[in-house]
Amino acid sequence: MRYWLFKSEPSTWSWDDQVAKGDAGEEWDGVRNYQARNFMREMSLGDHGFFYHSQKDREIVGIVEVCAEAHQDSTTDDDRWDCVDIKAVKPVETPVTLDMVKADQRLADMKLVTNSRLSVQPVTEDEWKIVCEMAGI
DNA sequence: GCCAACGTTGGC
DNA sequence: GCCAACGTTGGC
Repeated sequence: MRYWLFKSEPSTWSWDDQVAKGDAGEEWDGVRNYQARNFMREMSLGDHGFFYHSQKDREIVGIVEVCAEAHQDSTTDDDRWDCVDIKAVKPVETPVTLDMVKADQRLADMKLVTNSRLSVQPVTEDEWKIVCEMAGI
């Protein structure tokens, strides 16, 4: 099992939107960045990820699960772009803000901190555990 | 709303 | 293949 982080602007696609899709899940489409796409290609069914709200909120708000491995992004005919499907697993007890992540030295290497523009990123097992603890999970 | 950082595009 | 120009993202 590997761990990831999915970033979204809540005004475009929020945690609530994701939860509304239930177990059917939803394509994580629209990614037009090779690094992010490559990470999605590495994902396996059942991998878990954090759902992060960028922009105004800047906090991790929920846990998601990969429910379909990488396939053609249905929003484009360009076969360079693949995406996975994810479904909401559960919300966090306490949102973990970007400030909280930055304040914890153990999380200093998270892509969220070092490469803020990357919209799909890998999370190490250690980082996963630490953030889950902070989130009250 | 601004701007820095980054990725992509296209001319040479 | 290099690099300048441009567009986009996201933190502040």
